[in-house]
Amino acid sequence: MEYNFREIEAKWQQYWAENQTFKAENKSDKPKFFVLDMFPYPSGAGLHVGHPLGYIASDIYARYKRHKGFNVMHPQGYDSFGLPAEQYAIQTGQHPAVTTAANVKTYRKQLDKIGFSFDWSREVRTSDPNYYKWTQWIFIQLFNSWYNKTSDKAEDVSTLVSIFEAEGNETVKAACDDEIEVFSAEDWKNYSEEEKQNILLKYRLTFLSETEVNWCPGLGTVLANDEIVNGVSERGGHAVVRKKMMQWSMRITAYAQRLLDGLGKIDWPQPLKDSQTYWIGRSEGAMVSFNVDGFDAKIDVFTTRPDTVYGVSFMTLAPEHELVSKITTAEQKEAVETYVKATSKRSELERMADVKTISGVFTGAYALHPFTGEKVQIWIGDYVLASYGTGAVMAVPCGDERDYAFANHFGLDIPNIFEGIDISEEACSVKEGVKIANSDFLNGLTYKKAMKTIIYEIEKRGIGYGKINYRLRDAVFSRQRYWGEPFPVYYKNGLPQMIDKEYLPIVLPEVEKYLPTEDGKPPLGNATVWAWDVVKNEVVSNDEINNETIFPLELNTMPGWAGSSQYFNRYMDPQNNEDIFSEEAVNYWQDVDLYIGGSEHATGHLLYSRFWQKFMFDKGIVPVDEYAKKLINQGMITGTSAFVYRIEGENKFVSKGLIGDLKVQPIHADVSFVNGSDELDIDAFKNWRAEYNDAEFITEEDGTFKVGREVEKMSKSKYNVVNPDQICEEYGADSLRLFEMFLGPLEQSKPWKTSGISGVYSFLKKLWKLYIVNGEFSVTDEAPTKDELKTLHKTIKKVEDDIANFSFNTSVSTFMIAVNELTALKCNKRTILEPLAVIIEPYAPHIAEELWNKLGNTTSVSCADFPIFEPEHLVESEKEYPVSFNGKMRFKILLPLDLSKQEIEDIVMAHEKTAAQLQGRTPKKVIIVPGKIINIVG
RNA sequence: GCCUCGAUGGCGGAAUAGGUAGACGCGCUGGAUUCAAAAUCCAGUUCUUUCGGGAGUGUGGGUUCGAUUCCCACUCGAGGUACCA
Repeated sequence: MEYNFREIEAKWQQYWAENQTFKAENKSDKPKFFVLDMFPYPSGAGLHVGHPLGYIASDIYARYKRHKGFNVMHPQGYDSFGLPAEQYAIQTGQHPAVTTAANVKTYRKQLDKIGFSFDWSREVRTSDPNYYKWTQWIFIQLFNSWYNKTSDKAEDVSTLVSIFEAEGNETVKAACDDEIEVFSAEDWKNYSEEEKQNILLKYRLTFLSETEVNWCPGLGTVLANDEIVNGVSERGGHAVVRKKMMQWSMRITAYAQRLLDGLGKIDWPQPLKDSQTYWIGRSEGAMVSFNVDGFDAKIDVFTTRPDTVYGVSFMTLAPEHELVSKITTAEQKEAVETYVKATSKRSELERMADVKTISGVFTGAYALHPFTGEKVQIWIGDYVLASYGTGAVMAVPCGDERDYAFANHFGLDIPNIFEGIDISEEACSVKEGVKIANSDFLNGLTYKKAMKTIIYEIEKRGIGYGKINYRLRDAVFSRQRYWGEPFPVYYKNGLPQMIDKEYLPIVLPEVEKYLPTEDGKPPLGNATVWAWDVVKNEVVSNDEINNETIFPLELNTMPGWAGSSQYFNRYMDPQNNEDIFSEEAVNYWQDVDLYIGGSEHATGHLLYSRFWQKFMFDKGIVPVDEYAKKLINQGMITGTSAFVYRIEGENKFVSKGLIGDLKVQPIHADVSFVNGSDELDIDAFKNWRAEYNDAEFITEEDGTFKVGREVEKMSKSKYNVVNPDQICEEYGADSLRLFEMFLGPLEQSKPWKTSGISGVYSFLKKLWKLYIVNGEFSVTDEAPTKDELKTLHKTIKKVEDDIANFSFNTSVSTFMIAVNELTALKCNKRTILEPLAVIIEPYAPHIAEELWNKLGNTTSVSCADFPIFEPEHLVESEKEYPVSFNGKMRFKILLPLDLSKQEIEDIVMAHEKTAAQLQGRTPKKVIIVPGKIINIVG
């Protein structure tokens, strides 16, 4: 009876599907456990062996938790809106929904072959109207909310309106647009409805605002930063300019502090937390106002070092700063305008790449130092960014490297305000251990004291206030794309109106072309049926727009991260059509217990989803404000590319070992042509491409042809992609699962080399053989021996420890050791082999089901209890002590474990090998750690 | 530049409270079985050696009876980030 994985795996995959073995109920006496994977984008290329790595790990964990008595939810779905499908549509005219559906089908087939314990009844697809209905709904919730800094949470806009009606906006502390005019309750009452709506828009958590985008006139579209290479579009190399557009934004900045604080209570990888912390970029400092000499104007600056204010010798504004044109003197006008113009032409990327060049222009105007009253020059320089802080800095050249370089370059003053510090070569930017000098009342103070004192003074004199600033920007939420969620928004007199929940979803309209319109409108501008009828409450033809009852709908769509920001909660109750999920479901499942996915989402998906969760928490929709207790980043699996070497100028290939001094050109060969010994299947290579049909091959003496190997990213173009389907076909899903784990630690990146899989494959065959006697499946009911029990319990303990530490690679080794030992012991006993099948099940579920079934069980092994570890089986009476001399192990000695230190020392010192090692010397010291080691020093 | 992670045989990796470095697997070498091959099984496989031993976890220091493990400095590699006032 052979181990026939093809038959076994097909049989159990069918069984699981038919019996819905992994369907999780929303009610259970068991404790809940929610295991989540980052759902995939279904690309046309299908899965390669790198993709399932995290899914296998989470599946092992989910299956283990089921054995431990948990009600486990392990769902899967598709992040099915996205650019590739849209680009394919532009090129071929195929509707993205059609290609996406086909890709999803391929993915599902591939995933099914690997034997995951997914609860497919909970599948979600972000591009499914029944799903994005709720993405639209959350958008509306955000629109109807404002952030009250006093209660420190999001509240309904109605509470804001009540305040406006009672006392105007002066007392309101809100996260809102800058520069909102102060109005009284009386003013509010007198405002027109339109004026009121315009004001409210400045407070809403999602709002319209003018934002700068990378506009590419050549392509008629907006580009993401990573679509721009060297200042031109990646596709086609067209010019890109900065352009302001009215777009939806999300007020994530309102949550900056809470997003930061929340990191303290979740068990996520430190590097990931660090990058979110850095991204949020909290800095403490002060806002200080500088009056402009001779103008009724002031420059506000944010500074983290208000304690160095006496070191200010000039100011620098961003070239885009609104005051620039106002304060520039006639003499400087031309120079300033030229500089401003030159800057606007440089893309942000160019400005960033060019760190070395120092440039700037004097405006001719002066600011008045708020403490000394001295006149300081006002410059503009492109090292100051309009988008951070106030777009202006107070320059303290002695304390800031960039200010120092700028001052040096333009010959500006560099006053020293640090006690006993030499600043003739470089600025001094350290805070600790430096005392302030030449600064009036700050003299002699250290950083901390000076900060306190100066902020107190600044506030007392009314020239500013202490402030915490964040690097985090509000997130632009509009995309000029077709294949994304449409907004549930129409425009009345240019003001956005939300569509009522009962009429959702607003379904993506059909268009002729997926490109932007000729007049530069987003692709939805091509739709002819895209207007909202407020009487019929449905989408109607654009021809009917009368701006009285029928209005134009929003033409932008939502970004990729919209659909992924709440999908984990929707899994709890995915078919609910009345609510995003029932209260009952969310109160049962609460949050994600384990989330596995790639670290590339650190500051995108993983930050935005935390933001939405906090918002939903504020609104009482979800019970917890952090949705994932524990998160693990899986590492990348890289490919091991194969190279053949062609002699330059000839159609002749030379085996790697014979290259010598020959001038050769390395060429990627498909890794499927190469065996485990790095030998090329020459015929397969010849047949690969016509140009190689007649190629000559110089082989090694034994007739083999060796290739070179190199680790690179797995990619089609490098011909190193390995398809999991092929592996499942050749070795089976259980081998694939074991091998992916066996490669190395989950969180590290590691290279894939298919040849290694034979190790886990023969392990499975050996495991199978344990249950076979004389070619037939059979186990005995004999009592187990001490050694057999020891192997079993050692394995139980190690595997449980490994799973707790997400160290799945070492579990596989442990299984191998167990099977090797049981084979050597010729163990064929049910009491050992039955629990063994359960322990292996999370890793190799198909073979485990088959063995369990053949042992006479009628239910799935996935429901079986995990064997209980009994430590008494591991108790030892003897220990083979390593005897070290000066820390180096020299020989071993077998001793009973109950000996005292003195007894051990006496035996060891009397040993002949000890005498040989010491060669007559007297040991200075003998260290004995009972049960561990003996070390003789001397 | 900054932040983070990493570096152990020919290769992937193990050593989970500072205590036998190289578990387990691949590959390789030799042998058994076979007409032969596949498959399977057995033995060996860090380097070096005068076969006693000696050296050895990126480099250089330190702490310790003892360091892959802790501390300091550095080199190289991977990922992220970008003039953040």
